[in-house]
Amino acid sequence: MAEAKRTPRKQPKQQRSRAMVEVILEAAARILVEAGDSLFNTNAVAARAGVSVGSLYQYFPSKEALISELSLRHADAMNHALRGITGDFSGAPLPILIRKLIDIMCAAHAVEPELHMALLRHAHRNIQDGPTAGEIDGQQLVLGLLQQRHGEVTVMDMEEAAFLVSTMVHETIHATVLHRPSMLQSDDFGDALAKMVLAYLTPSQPATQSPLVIGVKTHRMRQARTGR
Amino acid sequence: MAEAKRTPRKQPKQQRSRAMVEVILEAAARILVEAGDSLFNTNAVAARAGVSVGSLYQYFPSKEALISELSLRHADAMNHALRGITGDFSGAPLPILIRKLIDIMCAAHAVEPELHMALLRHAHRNIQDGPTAGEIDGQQLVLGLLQQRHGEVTVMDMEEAAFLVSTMVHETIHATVLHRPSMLQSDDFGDALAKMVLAYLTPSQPATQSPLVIGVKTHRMRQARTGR
DNA sequence: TTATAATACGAGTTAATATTCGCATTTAAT
DNA sequence: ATTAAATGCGAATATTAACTCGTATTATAA
Repeated sequence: MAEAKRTPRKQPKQQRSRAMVEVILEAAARILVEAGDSLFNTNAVAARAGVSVGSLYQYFPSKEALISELSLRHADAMNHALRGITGDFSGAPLPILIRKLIDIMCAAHAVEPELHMALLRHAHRNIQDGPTAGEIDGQQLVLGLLQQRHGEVTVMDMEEAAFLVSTMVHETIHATVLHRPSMLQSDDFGDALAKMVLAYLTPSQPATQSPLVIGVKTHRMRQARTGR
Repeated sequence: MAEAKRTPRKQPKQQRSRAMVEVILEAAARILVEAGDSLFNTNAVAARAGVSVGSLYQYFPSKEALISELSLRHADAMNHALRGITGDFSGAPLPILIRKLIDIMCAAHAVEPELHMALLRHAHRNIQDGPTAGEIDGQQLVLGLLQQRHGEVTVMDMEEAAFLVSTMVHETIHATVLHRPSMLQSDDFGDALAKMVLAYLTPSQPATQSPLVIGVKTHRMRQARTGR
């Protein structure tokens, strides 16, 4: 463990080096999934990528940088999907929208759960430096949503509510990925989460004034299999 | 990082060594809190405890063992408190009991949050070997509770429900300790959790179990784009 | 073509730190 | 008092792996 860790590193300019960066990230992910944290080190990643350690250090200042980049890409993909949904379902009733968002999150976490677990472990290691950009982004998304629907949600502090809802859903999904991966597939799981979120956000007694949605009899939406 | 790690170590027989074990654990906790993970190593712990590394290794086979022991004691204390409450409130209405249990958990996590954070980080590192004894114990407790109150809870799989509730509450509290420690104190936080748990466990519409299940008006949903 | 910048290499250096082991000291039993 | 077991010590050792640097190769520009 020498010193240094100069954060700014060279940016790949030529096609050759850009490709190498991809190969390196791919190798890093594969090692995390197949070999586990203990075998995850820069030398191993370089070897697995069929590249020299020196080359790796041209573009990644430390091994943490590899994890960061992988996490960033993951979070970006997911937030992008969520924003897509909020757009597509902007006119839908709140319960439907929430259920759909949760569905997307479950699906996103069901893909490559092993990699997800590994990234999670490393993320937790660096918790001291606050929530990640991805997490903040996710909470912002929820906050915007609550503000849009302020007529339907009965909550004092929206910012706090955004944190709570987003944290609750995300962390519960994470723990489930880790300990009960199979549950993630079941609709019951998403239903349960949605029920809880709704109960928190909306009045306990839906007030009989609204003749629509009372007991949504398991309106099963066939979820498009989002496998890779 | 030599080899070995023979898990079984000597048990302290004499008073002297039992005291030393305590001093070592205390030092370990203090280092985790004050110095952080990076300074947490067996040599530092021994030094801080005013003890030799060799002595430390007499009773702890590895540095992980220190963390494990600290975590175990923490979990035990908490589960003990929870069991106490379930006893004291065995006659109380479910909502009251749940609210009280959540209160206890929040309070337990509000004590020494720094240490809690550190233990959490290390726990997440070792997730690969399943849930801890303490977590399992907590879920058992919830399961027992659900079975006792089976008349009040409307849930299909009780074992699954115990996992979900216990995980949801615990993980949400954990994340809140890490990112919004102050929220942990507010009643609103506990209220929110309790509301969610109750919504999941009990019928949505307490009174009107009327057969009027109005189909949600068919809602057009566009295909979700999931890949990136 | 040739100059020069970019890229790639990987053995070697260096730091950290987990763990051991032979010896010294204390306690408890007879 | 004698002895054996338990306890304690910490310098020395071993291992791991992060990171560098001098050199070689390849791409681009002139």
